Amino acid sequence: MLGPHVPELRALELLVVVSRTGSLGAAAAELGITQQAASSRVRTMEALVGEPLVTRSKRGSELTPTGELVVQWADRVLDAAQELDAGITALRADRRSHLDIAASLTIAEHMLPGWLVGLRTEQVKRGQQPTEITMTATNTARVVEMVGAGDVTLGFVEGPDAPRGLRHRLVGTDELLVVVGPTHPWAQRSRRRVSATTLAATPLVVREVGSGTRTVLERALADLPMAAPVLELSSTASVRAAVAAGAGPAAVGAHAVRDDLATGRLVQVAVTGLDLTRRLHAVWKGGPTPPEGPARELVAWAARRH
Amino acid sequence: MLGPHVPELRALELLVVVSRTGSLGAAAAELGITQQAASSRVRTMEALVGEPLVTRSKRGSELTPTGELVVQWADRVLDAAQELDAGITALRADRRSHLDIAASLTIAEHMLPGWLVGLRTEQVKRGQQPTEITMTATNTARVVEMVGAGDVTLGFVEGPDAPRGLRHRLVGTDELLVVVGPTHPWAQRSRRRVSATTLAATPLVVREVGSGTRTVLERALADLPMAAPVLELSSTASVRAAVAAGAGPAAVGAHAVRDDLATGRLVQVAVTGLDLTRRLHAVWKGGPTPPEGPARELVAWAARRH
DNA sequence: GGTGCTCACAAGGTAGGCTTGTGAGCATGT
DNA sequence: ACATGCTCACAAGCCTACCTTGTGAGCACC
Repeated sequence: MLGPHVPELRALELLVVVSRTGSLGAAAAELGITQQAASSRVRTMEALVGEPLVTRSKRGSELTPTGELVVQWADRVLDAAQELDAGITALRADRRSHLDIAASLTIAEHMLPGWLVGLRTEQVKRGQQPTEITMTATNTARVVEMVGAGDVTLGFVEGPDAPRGLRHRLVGTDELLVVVGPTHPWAQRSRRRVSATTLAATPLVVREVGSGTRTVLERALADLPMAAPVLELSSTASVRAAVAAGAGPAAVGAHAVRDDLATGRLVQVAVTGLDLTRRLHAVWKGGPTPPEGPARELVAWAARRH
Repeated sequence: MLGPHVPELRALELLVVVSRTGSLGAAAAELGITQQAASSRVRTMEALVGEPLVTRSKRGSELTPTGELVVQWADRVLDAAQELDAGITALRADRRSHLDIAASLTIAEHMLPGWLVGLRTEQVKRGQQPTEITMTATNTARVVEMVGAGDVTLGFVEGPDAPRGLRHRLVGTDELLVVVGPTHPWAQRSRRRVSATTLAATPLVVREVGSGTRTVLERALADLPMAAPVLELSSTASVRAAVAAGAGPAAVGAHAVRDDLATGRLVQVAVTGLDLTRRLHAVWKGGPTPPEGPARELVAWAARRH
């Protein structure tokens, strides 16, 4: 739960823009509000944090060290918010938009927003008008159907089954990794390998019912007798923290724990007889490459990441 | 810049809690507002997104597929917001708090919030009262001074100079990597190595003046004639996108591009004759281990990540 | 000394978000 | 059959945060 001292997104954005422009007025203009509004808003932020964030002078405003600090933290929040924005924008794009895509849930959840932000950034950098993209998130079968029927120009699906009649290109992989804390018995070098049966019989740290990760895991272990979870948490961050602290093994999306694995905070355990990997493909109808224009650019952008 | 359809942090948090509890009323209670307020807030979020996010029934509310999607995206935003919260909380902690620490800017910016969240999560999980932590962010010399004088119990500084008279422990490394897009000449396997002089003479993609990354880079190249930047951007995400698109080389914090390097979206280039690595140490006065209690726990937590 | 930039203060309007009060639908248990 | 307790929705009213417009003052440059 969020504390009472965290400014809202718009306020954070304002602070970041002030940091970049070096002036309250300029930042206000950029965000389409008046200088007074910006001034007041920064003031209430300072009340929240309890320290001055900007030093005001008669020829501009500079951030205080505290302000710089907050901006750095806010940057990360806004990066994530930008992906959220891209996702929402794609969901609500007017039907006069220029590119219709459909994506499976996993891709829509974890990969697409980043790609959309990337594509948009690239287009803006080239001086182009950003493409309006309409996204439909549904299951893989339905995505293939929609692409086949021409309802959408482009689809993103989970493999490994190559959809018949459609062209495709690999754009990434999605993998659940089984991880444990460094102090867990499974983390011993000699036995970083367990069977699917053992995994299923072990009480795990899991996400709540209904989460994508949980669903994938349960589907993969569906045939085996499963132990009750040791801990059920509501965010990936909590799961990572609990596992690192030794609560038990968990299956987590690979992208979410790359850092933890690199730093040794978490240790990956191979599971024999269990495939938690899925290949992610872009699919389209017609020629050997996606239709020219934004569709092709988006696929190229996505593929570049594998 | 953020679009007009992005809900504020509190609204996102509400949606996530609704997702977890399965009820508007329960979520409202957890956040300390009335059921009616929660209902109204979710309603305005739905207006923002343009689609229903929850299906209301007389015995609970479930998320629609769209709602699930938004929750996944919101999770990431809230993860970052939680680190911001930890940082702000440490900045404004009352002086009756239990642990005083000081940290260099780099550490305060990039590492500490995560550690604080981790420590807090661990304490909550153990049923302990979370430690109130007061943080001072300043330069390395001053941190050492404050630890020596007993102003703070614990310090975090950038090496490699081992501070005299103080005990220390390695808690991580901070490194600027020079990266290029996969199509850049430097990305050729044969020549993923350039000299510091060459780097300095090459127009780079950089962060704005005053950013930490920019400062480190300029200090490291201070003795060499530097070319003007090819592009100056205000967020790490923009820099990554521009470099990936081929705009030119950039120096970026290692933690920020780990994913990109793993996926091949960016390629690392070694720079000879230039050290952009710094070792990060926890420092304290007295015994061979940090003072018992939260200080020791925090160091242990941080050290676990290297 | 004018011009243009900076920010701050003040007054007034709007609206979003909150609360309280009320009611209706559904499930369960007496 | 009916009460209880859960769910959510609607309505009225309040409050506060935020916005705008208008004004003024300090600093720099021409």
